[in-house]
Amino acid sequence: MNAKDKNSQSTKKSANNNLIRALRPIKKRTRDMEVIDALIEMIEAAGLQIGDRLPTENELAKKLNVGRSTIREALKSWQGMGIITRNKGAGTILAAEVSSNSVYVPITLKLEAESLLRTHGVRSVLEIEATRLAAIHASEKQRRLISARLEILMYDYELGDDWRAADALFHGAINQASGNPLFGQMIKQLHDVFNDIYVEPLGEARLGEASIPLHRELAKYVVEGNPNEAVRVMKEILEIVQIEVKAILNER
Amino acid sequence: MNAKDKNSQSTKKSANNNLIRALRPIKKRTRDMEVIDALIEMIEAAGLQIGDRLPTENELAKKLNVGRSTIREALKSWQGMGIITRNKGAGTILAAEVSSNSVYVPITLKLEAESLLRTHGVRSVLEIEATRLAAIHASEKQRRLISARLEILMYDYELGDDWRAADALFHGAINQASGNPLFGQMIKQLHDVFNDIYVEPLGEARLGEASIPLHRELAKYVVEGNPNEAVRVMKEILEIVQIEVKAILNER
DNA sequence: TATTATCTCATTGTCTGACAATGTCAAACA
DNA sequence: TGTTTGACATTGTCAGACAATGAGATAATA
Repeated sequence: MNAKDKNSQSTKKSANNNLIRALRPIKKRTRDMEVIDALIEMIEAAGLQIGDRLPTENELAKKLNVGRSTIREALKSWQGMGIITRNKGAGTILAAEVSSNSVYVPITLKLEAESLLRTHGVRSVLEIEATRLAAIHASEKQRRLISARLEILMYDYELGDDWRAADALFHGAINQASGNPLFGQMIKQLHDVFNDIYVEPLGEARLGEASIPLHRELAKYVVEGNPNEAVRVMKEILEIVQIEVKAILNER
Repeated sequence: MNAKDKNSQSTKKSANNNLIRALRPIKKRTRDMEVIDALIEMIEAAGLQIGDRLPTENELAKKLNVGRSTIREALKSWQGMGIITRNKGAGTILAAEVSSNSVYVPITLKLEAESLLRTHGVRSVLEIEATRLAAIHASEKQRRLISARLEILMYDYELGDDWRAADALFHGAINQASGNPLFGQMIKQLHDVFNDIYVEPLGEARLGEASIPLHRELAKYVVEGNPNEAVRVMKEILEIVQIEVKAILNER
């Protein structure tokens, strides 16, 4: 539909189209957008960090000279985007970094078995690339962090403890070492969604347990800067998880 | 911090930990979550499509027996996630598909020059993989769609018209043919963000114009099911864009 | 008749004030 | 010292009012 419109339009009046193209959409400014802007300014000025508490609704309303409901609606939209969490009786706390030039990308997924494989498919691609980049770009400090996190992971694993938190931290270190924070962000979100979908029908589980021993090898190649081998091992790890997921889906 | 907590906890009382692990987080149910659920149910039952209008706030409030402000806050969080758009005087319209088992993943990006390269980096990985999958899995119908979209794109391009909409549709067809809708979704979002960041300081522009002729080759390989060559061409296309972006960033 | 200006009305946006529900923290207590 | 209790602060919900705006109907005009 869009393409057709564009076509007929441009073939008819190409000169006019050039004028049109120069126009930029006018931003609609409602009251609570200004509230949001003021909040961002305040958060930046006060240097609030993730986990810090925001002023109460009444304080904000009084200070900004708007009704509390307006404040509430502005905060609600932030809540919808996952930027803040609010607790009755407690307060509102910052849950994500904000800055005057942040953009929020909402993605919707269906919560169903198929999505497990799909999120895993996308996550795999990102994680493989992040691993490759990490093996190339990791700084000395980052290499040490990866090694340290590996030891914690193996420690938990060999003791039979719950190694998932350590696993997340280990991979987080690798993704961070990729030099592009977007990889880490998106992978984390996909990972969370993956777990949400998984936990819902099946309860918690330790997916990919069989792949943990491979992590030692993965860390080794990343740290010594061998991207090809690192990617090979990472692919193996991801494949193990994929096979387990498929097996579980087939059981049902 | 998390890891340490887990560690000390589990080394101390591993048996207890097993009990803990069996617990599932209790869902907090606030009023407006129930409103959301009711809305989803209503939308599914009524078969509302994207672009359709929702009932008015007053109707919803009366029907669900809650205050209008509660409805408004629930809708506001949906608005924050991009599921609906609202217009004073007009009404509320559905802007994205909803279903009872959707999950919404918000990702935040910083709107700055560096982000251009970062979003492009992530998008490249996804787009390359989507191309590879499309070359392998595309159905006959999807191949025809890709060919058709290519013709529209080349038509616009050779006439000197604005080919960007056609370009988006062409790549959309490829991403859809990958068989994993998540690729298309994420690529589209990243693409939008990329444009937002780009347009903000520089006004509109046709990035990657030099890569358009390559698209004919890309379509050919995808349609004839040659993943390796398709990926090679796709990489070339993406590299052209990347070089242009870098050149623009250096100018400033 | 066709086009433009105006008006009305429905709908969302904002404000105020009130009460409910709940987490936090300090004081009282064992 | 550790536990329980209760006051208080904070978010959640409700109701009612008016403002601002967009859309469609109606009237005026060429």
